[in-house]
Amino acid sequence: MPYPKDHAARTRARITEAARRLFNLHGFNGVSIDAIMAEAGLTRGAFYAHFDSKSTLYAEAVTCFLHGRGAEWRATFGIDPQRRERSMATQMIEGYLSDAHLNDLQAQCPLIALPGDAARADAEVQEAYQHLLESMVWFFEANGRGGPEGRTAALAQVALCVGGMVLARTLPDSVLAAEVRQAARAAAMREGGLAAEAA
Amino acid sequence: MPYPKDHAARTRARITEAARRLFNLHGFNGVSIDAIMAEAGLTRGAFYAHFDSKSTLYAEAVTCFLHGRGAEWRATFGIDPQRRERSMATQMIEGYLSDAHLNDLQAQCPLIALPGDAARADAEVQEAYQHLLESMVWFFEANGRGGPEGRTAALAQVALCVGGMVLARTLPDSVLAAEVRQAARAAAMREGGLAAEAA
DNA sequence: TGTACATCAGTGAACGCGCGTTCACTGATGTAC
DNA sequence: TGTACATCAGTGAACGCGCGTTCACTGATGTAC
Repeated sequence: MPYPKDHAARTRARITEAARRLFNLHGFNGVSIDAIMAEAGLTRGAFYAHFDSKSTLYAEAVTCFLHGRGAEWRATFGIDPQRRERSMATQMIEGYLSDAHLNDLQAQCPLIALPGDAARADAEVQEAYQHLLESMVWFFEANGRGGPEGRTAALAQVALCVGGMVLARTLPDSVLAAEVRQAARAAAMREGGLAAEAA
Repeated sequence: MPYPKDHAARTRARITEAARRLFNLHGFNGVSIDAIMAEAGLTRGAFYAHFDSKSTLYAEAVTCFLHGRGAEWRATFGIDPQRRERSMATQMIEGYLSDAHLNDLQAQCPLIALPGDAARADAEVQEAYQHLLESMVWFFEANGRGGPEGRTAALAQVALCVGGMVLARTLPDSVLAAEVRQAARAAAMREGGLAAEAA
């Protein structure tokens, strides 16, 4: 065994993480395998030793966000169970719709970054998306009022978070974009029965 | 003047409309100029007599939806000022989040169909998007309670309509997709102070 | 401890394809006489 | 009414480029002795 046995796995993870960042920035079609491999410090030829195709990598990049980077994402955008003065649901709504999350394209949630690509991608990618969405719904359910109404509220909160950010990201008028996010935030708070506070 | 003077304008409109449909179905990168011109009943060479570039056409396709197809869109999805038993806002929410709108990819609102492409497109395209969003906000404002709260509600309603549909379009589990749309619909009704009714 | 070797991760040239764009040409049309 | 002509919309071959993918080869690594 000429290389340490986790060598391949580590390289693979490095490629996936590089791909996740670049896909977030430029979309699926906007990123070449050359660019991904360069970002990972390798050359193009090595790619197919790790992945079957570009599409496979795409699915893995979304999954990697969900399973590997959730904690880091929450930390970056201020979602912290120790902060007792605001509920977890409030923290999620504010973090998700924050300026920081809007502007940090690399670290952004893939639900915002890649909605168009995902809708036209293959089943593997769409399932990765669905798992990400489900985990977001569960977060709001677990930190909400419970019951069928709690689930409805959670789904609406996710729609508001993602919808507000998808729109804000596209609008060239940043004042309007901020207004959309603010309105989505207020509505998401109302849906969860959460008290509105100054930002 | 060898051709009728509206000949060029009509051909241009035919190309734009073909492009709008195909972009909706397959995204900006998923559609070639060959495919667009074939859809319009022409061949590739004629394209550059009408448009400077593919990107210019993209912006025009979005604008064409807003200015040329608004009435037809509303008619297709059941938004009708004559129907007095439901408010215009209710009709818009139900029409936008309906099964019919989700499944009719060609006629779908570009805010749903192309969010990822638009975010990375040039300024011209983004402005076309912004106008479309603004007209949707105005619709809800004009048919809402008025005042600053009416505007906030309108913005939230747009975020719910677009967010609900963007997510629904990507989810492979159609039961979950329907649940998301239903929750978005209920929340949008609450935001507008509208009575919930059976669908 | 040092050396030959087997393994396999990574390299980079090459292939084929599709796309956006250009351009010299064709041919359909309305007008002038 | 009929014909020659000027105009310009549309054609389709061609170009150049970038991309996904393949593959024969290189060279770095741990192991056997």
